[in-house]
Amino acid sequence: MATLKQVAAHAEVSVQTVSNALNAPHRLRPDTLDRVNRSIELLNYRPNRNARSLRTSAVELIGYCVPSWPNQTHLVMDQFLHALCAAAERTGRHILLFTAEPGVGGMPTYDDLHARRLVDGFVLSQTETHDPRHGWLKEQGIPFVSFGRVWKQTTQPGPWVDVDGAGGSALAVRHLYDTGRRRIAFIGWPKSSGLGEDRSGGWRSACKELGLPADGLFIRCREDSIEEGALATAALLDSERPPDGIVALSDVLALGALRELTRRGLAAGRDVGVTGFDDSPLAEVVSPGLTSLRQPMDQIAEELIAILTGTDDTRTERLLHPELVIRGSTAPG
Amino acid sequence: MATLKQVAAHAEVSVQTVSNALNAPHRLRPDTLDRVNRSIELLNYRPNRNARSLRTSAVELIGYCVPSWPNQTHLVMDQFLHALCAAAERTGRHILLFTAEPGVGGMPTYDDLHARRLVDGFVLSQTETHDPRHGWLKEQGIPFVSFGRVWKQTTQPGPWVDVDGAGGSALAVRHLYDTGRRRIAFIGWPKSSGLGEDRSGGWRSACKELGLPADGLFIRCREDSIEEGALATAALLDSERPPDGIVALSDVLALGALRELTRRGLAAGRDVGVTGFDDSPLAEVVSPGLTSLRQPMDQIAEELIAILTGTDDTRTERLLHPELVIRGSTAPG
DNA sequence: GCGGATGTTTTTAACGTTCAAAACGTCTGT
DNA sequence: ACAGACGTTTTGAACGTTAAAAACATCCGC
Repeated sequence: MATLKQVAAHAEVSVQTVSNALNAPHRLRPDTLDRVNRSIELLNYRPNRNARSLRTSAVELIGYCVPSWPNQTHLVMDQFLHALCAAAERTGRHILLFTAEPGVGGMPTYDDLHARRLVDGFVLSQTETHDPRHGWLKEQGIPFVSFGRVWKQTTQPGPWVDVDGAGGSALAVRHLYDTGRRRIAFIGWPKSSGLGEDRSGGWRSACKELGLPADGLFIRCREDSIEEGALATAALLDSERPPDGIVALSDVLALGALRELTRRGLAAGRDVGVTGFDDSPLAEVVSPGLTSLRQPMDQIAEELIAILTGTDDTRTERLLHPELVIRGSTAPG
Repeated sequence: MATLKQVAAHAEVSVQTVSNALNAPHRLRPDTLDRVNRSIELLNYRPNRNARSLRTSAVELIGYCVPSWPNQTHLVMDQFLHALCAAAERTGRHILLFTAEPGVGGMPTYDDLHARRLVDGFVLSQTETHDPRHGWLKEQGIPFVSFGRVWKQTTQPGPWVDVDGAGGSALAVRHLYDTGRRRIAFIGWPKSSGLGEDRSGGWRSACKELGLPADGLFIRCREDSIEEGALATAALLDSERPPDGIVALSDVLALGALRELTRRGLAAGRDVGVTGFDDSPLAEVVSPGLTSLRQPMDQIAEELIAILTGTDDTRTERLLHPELVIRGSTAPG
């Protein structure tokens, strides 16, 4: 494996000149640059990242803790990871995966990775209400950026990127309204989830704005499963005044809604419009296709990396907007 | 951030002695070791990984290319990644994610990561029939291990770990047999997929062994979707002699089967037993739960890492066995 | 008391890169 | 012809670690 030294010898220049050819080519006389570049190419030289990192004390690696415990089935995690990787690579960086205990118990792991210089900083996701990680990292002076706000805190401990769940629900409600629905229900999660409150809040205010009823049209599920979604839908349909549109907080719950509709001989789209959240692979694979709110993964990843690696201390809070992907489940009745 | 030098000064020994305290403690006199360890603790010293890697030329990072879009099995990718991370960490290593063009077009990326010493080697997954990556890496002398065999080649280019798809299907068939089914169908993929042929082959030979019919009970879907699974199931049920058991090549296809059964007022389990493959999060979340073949992710990851990081050149081919997770979809009729 | 064996610690020299400063060359204006 | 300025290249040192060899200490048997 060729080193700077060998390239230098071959091009008959000093080692530093070769280094400059790569890192500050404008400093070289054009003909020298040419000669050096030819040698680099000929010897197939690639800089040794470890030596570089040792000298500059920047490893160009970003830590990401791979979510462990089975909370809401992370059906879009691979999309996120792919986008994050790609965004990191666009800045010459890479993602280093690791596992850690959830909550504050995992912090020594984060600290260790940073102290041993395996990573420059972290991208946090699966942010929870009162997530203790953010404050801890901030205190230690370890760089990080969060995908998701730490809900219910007035000031956010550190930079974040998030998707406007309220806005997303509102989009869904308006779309259902535009396709003729006038009683639009919401199937959500327990109150403890900040994300859940965000999304349900958007539904509620959109209904108000459009003059639609909300009373008796809001159901909380105990967990994120098809079964729970079906049960909630059944309850809604059995009520005195059943809905003609359903905004579900997740694709999985929406799938439950679709199933219950089918079971009753109703057609999603024609009889009741249904929307999901996250545009998981499932949304595309069911029939009729599930209208769902797609998180702009590429943009999210791009912003996360930009904030984490940027010098710019302004613009460290970014609220992005989901996109409504319309499929058969909301076809006009 | 403390360095060896500072610890050495504090403990009043040479730098090398501190290094030995960490890497070869048996060489130190117990009291010296004690003293050094106290200094290490006191100064909260953590070895700088870059310096170490530069010296030893081993980065303790393993590259894994995050699968990009349309793939059949990415519902269990997060399980796999988590297991892989954990297994790597048990050996003091970590996983570095990257993106690359599929096929041979992505090989320069692999080469580059290795040449720049960002990784020691690679774990390949999403192995395809005639996958060109294996041969290429072998030729370059870049260490790797494959999750999945390169199908239809007599000699495998390099070490691999795989799950016995044929054995898995056979397990499913036998389980359906044990719960009283006697006409067991198979819903599969196009012939081009080695993995598909492996699994369907297992179904066929198990049927033969048990004296069950196979004629007219094998359907190939064009793609891995719920819709296709439902269509295949419809075709089977409409045939002259419909099946009482269905082994689907994937959970998604099995979900299609469940849907079609429900649509016809049949109960999965009671009327027709259905099994899937991979035990994706979906299997648990549908109702009735889907009986499915779980890949032993932890063991797979463990073996992959062991082979990649081991010095042992024997035992570089491991065929593991899936486990049948029994749920409602195969409840005895 | 001395050669040799064994156990512990230090010295020296890298690993491959970049930073900072110095050196060298060439040009400009006076 | 010479100081100064600028552009290009080289020199020397450092980043934090470990391998290998050398040095030192201790103990044993004779």
